[in-house]
Amino acid sequence: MYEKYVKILKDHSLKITSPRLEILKYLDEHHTHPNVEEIYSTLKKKYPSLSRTTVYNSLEALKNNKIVQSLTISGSELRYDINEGLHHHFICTHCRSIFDIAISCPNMDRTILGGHHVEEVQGYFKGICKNCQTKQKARNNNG
Amino acid sequence: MYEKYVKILKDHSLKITSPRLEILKYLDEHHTHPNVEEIYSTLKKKYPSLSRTTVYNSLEALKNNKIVQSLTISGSELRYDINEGLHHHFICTHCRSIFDIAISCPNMDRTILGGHHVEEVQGYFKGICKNCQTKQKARNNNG
DNA sequence: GTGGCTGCAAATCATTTGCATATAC
DNA sequence: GTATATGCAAATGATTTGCAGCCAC
Repeated sequence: MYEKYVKILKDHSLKITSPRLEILKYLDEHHTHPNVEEIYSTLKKKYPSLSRTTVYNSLEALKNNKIVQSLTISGSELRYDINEGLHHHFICTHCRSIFDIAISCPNMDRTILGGHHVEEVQGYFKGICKNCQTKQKARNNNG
Repeated sequence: MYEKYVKILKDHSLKITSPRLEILKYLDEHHTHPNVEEIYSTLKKKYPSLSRTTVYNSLEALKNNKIVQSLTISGSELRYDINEGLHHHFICTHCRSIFDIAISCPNMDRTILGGHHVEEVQGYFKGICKNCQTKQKARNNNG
């Protein structure tokens, strides 16, 4: 059950600890771009001794090893995502949900831009998501 | 001297106040993507009664009117930029400077992506800037 | 056995809120 | 005159820090 996550940690020479396994599993199973609070409060139920500090520390270690990435798209807090190939993100300014955006942009893939050496790229899109648009239309039709 | 900024505020039906004029002028004259603290501490010298809250409030008003945009690229705090045509941003993970990136990406200009309605796009690039690379090389040659 | 990790409490930093006063229109 | 903006102090929220004890290797 945890072999997959043990392997990922081993491959990066990270020590195998329960918090790291649980957090990695959580991010692998929930592609909802959770923040620290969501990860912490969910895992705390299964694993009552878990501390918020450890969630921060573990995410930091995973991030330094490029296993996860952090997103600043929400503005107020960091959100986390398993690092599975380059994709961009859309945030709904109404419901705050974050969606993966699978478009590519050749101009953005360059490793040199204006003389600067690029190591990471993040495309952030903001607007109203599909779901909220549908709800809005339904409300308008009923009102 | 301030006519330009008075006009911008008037055009958006915003009240003409000293903090707003000063902040707008500052952002227009300093394309350094400053954070609230930089704007506040600089303007406080000329204008000692200025409060941090007013800087926050004024930036919020300017942002709601699309006169400025806020960037989350630095992670820990918001940075501000006069809204002059779509461009992207590069942050140096070494010196934390932010640079404008003038590339365009046709795929990113769509107003509909995955069914979502896009109102704003921001491309963030991270890496080592030109200046820091030069310094690094100089250090290596001397060491 | 030991260095790194965990978990607690306290500290810090950016931002927001409540409210009284001041000012643009 | 009135609605809105300013500015202060206190509150909040996310994250970081210091440190003691624990555990993976």
